[in-house]
Amino acid sequence: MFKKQQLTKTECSQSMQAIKDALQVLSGKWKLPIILALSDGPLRFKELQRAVNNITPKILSKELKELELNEFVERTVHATSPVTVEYNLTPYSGTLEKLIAELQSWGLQHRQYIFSKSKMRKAVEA
Amino acid sequence: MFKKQQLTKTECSQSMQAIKDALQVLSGKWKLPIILALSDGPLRFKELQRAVNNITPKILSKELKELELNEFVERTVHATSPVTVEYNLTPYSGTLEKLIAELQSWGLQHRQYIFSKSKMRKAVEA
DNA sequence: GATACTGCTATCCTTCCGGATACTGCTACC
DNA sequence: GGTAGCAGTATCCGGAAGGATAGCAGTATC
Repeated sequence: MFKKQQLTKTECSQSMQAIKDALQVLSGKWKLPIILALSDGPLRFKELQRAVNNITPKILSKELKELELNEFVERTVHATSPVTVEYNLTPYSGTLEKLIAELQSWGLQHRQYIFSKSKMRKAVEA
Repeated sequence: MFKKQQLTKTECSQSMQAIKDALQVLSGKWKLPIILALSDGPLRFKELQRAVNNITPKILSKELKELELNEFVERTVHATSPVTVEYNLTPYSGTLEKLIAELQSWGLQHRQYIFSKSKMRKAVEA
């Protein structure tokens, strides 16, 4: 495993960095829920707050800034009065789809694997 | 995005859970490095500690327990004196390979994407 | 004029992750 | 007997993530 290509130290730490980058953009309690909420269409700040289980505005604001930096969401200000702000997913956020699907399918099979193992163990103990 | 199949609330939260499961087994500062270190062959506790950038024994012990629970590593005690303990990857840990590859390639392209964006911005400003 | 809505920011507080340091019981070597 | 190695455990600590609460400027509503 992980040995198919012999990597130099530099290459190895670079690919470690890439993995950590990827994990980081999805980690935390809120990023996925926010992305999911926006996947049904654009939402305004308060709408988003309500959509995502009443996340506090401070956290939501912070998360949105990070998602903006990573170019997953776009912030557009409408000059209505009072101003309304809309958040929506960028096309680039679509590149996450394959990754998320992979995480999802692995997570699912893992849960089943661990579950069946623990059932086996209980059967043996009984 | 994420809309191809209409999901019920239950299905949706189940797949969220799967994604979170997957993220969790790889998150944290040490799990990947430990797996990588073990991918070259089994190691004993102290060897592992030295291999992974002098992780403290407490953390190493904790991480190993988690990896054991997830069936990624196997702990074997040899009845030498004093006892020696060997850790090695299970075959099951191989199922991570595809996921890790996906994370790695996405992370790499993302870094390049963000980098090229920021270069563009600087060019415009100049 | 009071209240309520908007999109936030500020302040304080708790909880958790990881780290430093020290220590255990055991054996082997000098 | 003293020192060093092994596989950990125990104790204390700092920083970051996240949460609760309050507040701001601006506008619309009653």
